[in-house]
Amino acid sequence: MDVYSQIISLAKRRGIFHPSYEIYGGEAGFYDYGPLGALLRHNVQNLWRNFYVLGEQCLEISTPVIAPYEVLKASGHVDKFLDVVVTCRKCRSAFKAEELSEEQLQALECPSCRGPLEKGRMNLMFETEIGAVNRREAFLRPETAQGIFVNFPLLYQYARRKLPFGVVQVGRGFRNEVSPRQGLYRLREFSMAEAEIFFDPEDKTHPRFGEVAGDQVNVIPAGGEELRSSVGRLMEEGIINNQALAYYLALTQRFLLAAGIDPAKLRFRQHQREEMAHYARDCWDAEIHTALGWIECVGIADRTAYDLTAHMQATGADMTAFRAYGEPVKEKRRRIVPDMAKLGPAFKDRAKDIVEQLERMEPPPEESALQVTLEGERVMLDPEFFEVVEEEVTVTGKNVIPHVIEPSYGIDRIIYSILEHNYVEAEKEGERYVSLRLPPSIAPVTAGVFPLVSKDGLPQVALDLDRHLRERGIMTFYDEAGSIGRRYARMDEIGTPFCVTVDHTTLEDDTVTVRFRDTTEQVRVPRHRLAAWIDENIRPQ
RNA sequence: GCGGGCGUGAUCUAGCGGUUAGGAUUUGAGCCUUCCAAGCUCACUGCCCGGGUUCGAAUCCCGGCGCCCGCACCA
Repeated sequence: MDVYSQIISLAKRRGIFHPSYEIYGGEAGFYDYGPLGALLRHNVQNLWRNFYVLGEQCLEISTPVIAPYEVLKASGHVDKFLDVVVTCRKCRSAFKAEELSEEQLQALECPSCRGPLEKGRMNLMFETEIGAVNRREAFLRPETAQGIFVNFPLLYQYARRKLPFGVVQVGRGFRNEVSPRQGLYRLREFSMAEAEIFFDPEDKTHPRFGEVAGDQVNVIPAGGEELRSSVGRLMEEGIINNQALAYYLALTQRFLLAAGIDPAKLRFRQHQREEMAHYARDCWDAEIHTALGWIECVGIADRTAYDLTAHMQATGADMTAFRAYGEPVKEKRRRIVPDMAKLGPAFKDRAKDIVEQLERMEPPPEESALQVTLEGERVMLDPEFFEVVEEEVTVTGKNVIPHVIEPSYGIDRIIYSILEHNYVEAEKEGERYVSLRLPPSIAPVTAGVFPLVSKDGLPQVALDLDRHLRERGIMTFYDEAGSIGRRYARMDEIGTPFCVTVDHTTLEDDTVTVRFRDTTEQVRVPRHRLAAWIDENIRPQ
């Protein structure tokens, strides 16, 4: 059996993940996480939070999965988040538009039977409705990002009106894929962790870039060959467009390596212009090599001001940030000042309309008549009704729509990759022996706790110890069934890094053995020190 | 969606028109057991769903659902 099948089989057998609704025949594109999988995913997401919320000081929020029509209309998803599907009316073959050549599309002729082709589009969003009586159209969100963008004004305020700042959300996204496949790779409901970092559009530098500049990464620039270099160098050579993108490339690599991804099987590929999502100007994917080939697990996109501008236009909400100049600047300004004493008597109730129009106009270079529109009629307004004044104002800064750098992580794909990269098969007395060499911090169970034999009072001591560890926040698994070797094997297969055994020596000197998953080595640790010892050994070295 | 392959206990599989669907692993109970899947006894769990052909279907045919491979795409 190939690695992929081994993992799928192991995942199902040991409660990591399996297809949803199986007793009803299954539903493609949906997967359940079992007891161990839920723990594993929790740990992976927590590790991610360690990077983004603790490390980067991003603000974590949580917004609804259901979004009203207008939100996703404004964001462009209603119109652009489509797959163009071409079907033949005669032989009923269906193609994605990208598969066909220009000529075939022009001719609208089926490549297999020459029948007439029909162009159709399919939106990838799940539709739903809000309300019982007045049903309003809505969608399940295709990304968590929009929930962050629509909250920008409040978040900007919360971040004390300073750029850059980041906001993250960990949650579910939904895409009604045409053809879900390959287990956790393409799901219709999936877990994502997204960060939206708001930068001044003219300053995409990162204050801590220096810390990562030396990190070596594998990259494939658009239209170029794969190469390995430091992110600092890639920046200097212009291969990566700005520091912010480069920084998050490096940070993403650090996160993935901490999660147990094999560095040799990780690369960053820049999107070609035509494969970019509708909202992105530049995008780098972190791709991980697995039995399924290179799979995209993280997208790091420069969304520019696209989303904030869209929501600002749709709602009129202020999505700008204030950029203070170093020194206040004195600016000369010319302004039209209406003369109300004359406008009022002359135009009566239409005077207000004229004033509003004048406010939006460019001041004329000299005293001359201005054209206004009154009830659909063009009227020339003599210079006597207004004055053009020149004034000096002090400008302390200006309002800009921030640019967004978005690292977006597909948690399920990453979890599959972690399992595959840490799956180790060995021979043990002619039998296949499986270990998952997960980093201790993400392993679903941290410590197995066993009595060496189930007599002589050892189980009671071990049970007490198990309880003690759990009270200290350590996920344990107590087991007294079968030989000690079998119990170690059970723990190795689910990636438990440490096994603690209570033996007869424990009764004499109050120490226990701790056995390491990857080396099977053992050390004796005083029982009262054990929780602290485990905490210290969980940390990545 | 298209083409090809495949659906048998939790997992891996035998069975290819004819008794009560067999094995291995796992799991549970018990015996045994002083550190790496030891042994023994017992036990639980299965032919993806629906229709058809047939005296008789896990097996042949049709449809659905699911999985895998290829074509292709946003995490």
